[in-house]
Amino acid sequence: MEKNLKIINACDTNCPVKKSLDILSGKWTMMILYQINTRTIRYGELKRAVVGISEKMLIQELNSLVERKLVSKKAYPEIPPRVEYKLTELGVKTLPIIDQIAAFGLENLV
Amino acid sequence: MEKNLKIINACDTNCPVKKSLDILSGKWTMMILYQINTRTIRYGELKRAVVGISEKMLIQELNSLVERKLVSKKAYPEIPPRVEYKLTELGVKTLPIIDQIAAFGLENLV
DNA sequence: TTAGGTACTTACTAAATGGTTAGAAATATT
DNA sequence: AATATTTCTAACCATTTAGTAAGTACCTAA
Repeated sequence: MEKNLKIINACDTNCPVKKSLDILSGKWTMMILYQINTRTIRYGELKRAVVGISEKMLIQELNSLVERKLVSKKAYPEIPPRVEYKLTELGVKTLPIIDQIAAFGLENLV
Repeated sequence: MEKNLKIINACDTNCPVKKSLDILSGKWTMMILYQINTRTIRYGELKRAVVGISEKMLIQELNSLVERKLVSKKAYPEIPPRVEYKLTELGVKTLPIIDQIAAFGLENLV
């Protein structure tokens, strides 16, 4: 028995919680995933749904989410422009997390 | 039908996701909850378990978690000091969230 | 010709967060 | 007498993140 066997699941670089948070942290990230959810949604709708977010932050988050493969983006070559976002297969897998977070808020935070 | 009936669960101040994140966001918060989990743990153990955290951040987070009623603290009047932390009833209710986050990391992030 | 709609971009500023270092307190051990 | 132990505090600085405000592009309708 080594003395450090006590720490079985220490949070180092391999910690699954840390890895998930690398992707999911950020003031707006989970709220955006929550709003996209199972639907296809346009940029403007999302902007109205995520009350208080600035255009800069919304675009920045969306680009980042697309880069991280949680969200996919489809732009139609129209004027005025039309861009649709939806969750990827990987993004859909975050929904159980979001559901738990929403449930916790509903049940415990007034 | 009003035109804004479309936005049924908009993320404004009453959004349960937003409310939960107010409490749970922060670089170290969920990792600390993950490490405390169902056990009673001393400050020093926690420091070793959450690899990379500074003493300042750990104490700051713990104080904040105690204030938010997610963690309870018991200090023994001994020298050298001994302080134990564990999750409150409310804190335990965050574990399903943490479990989902850990599962997501394990299954999807290398 | 002017205004409106949609999806962005850019430059700048402000605020929140995190890190480093040093130290304090009280006792036991060397 | 000096050192170690354990938990925690304070001052200061650096970095990261978020917010503000303005502008761009292109076409349509008034």
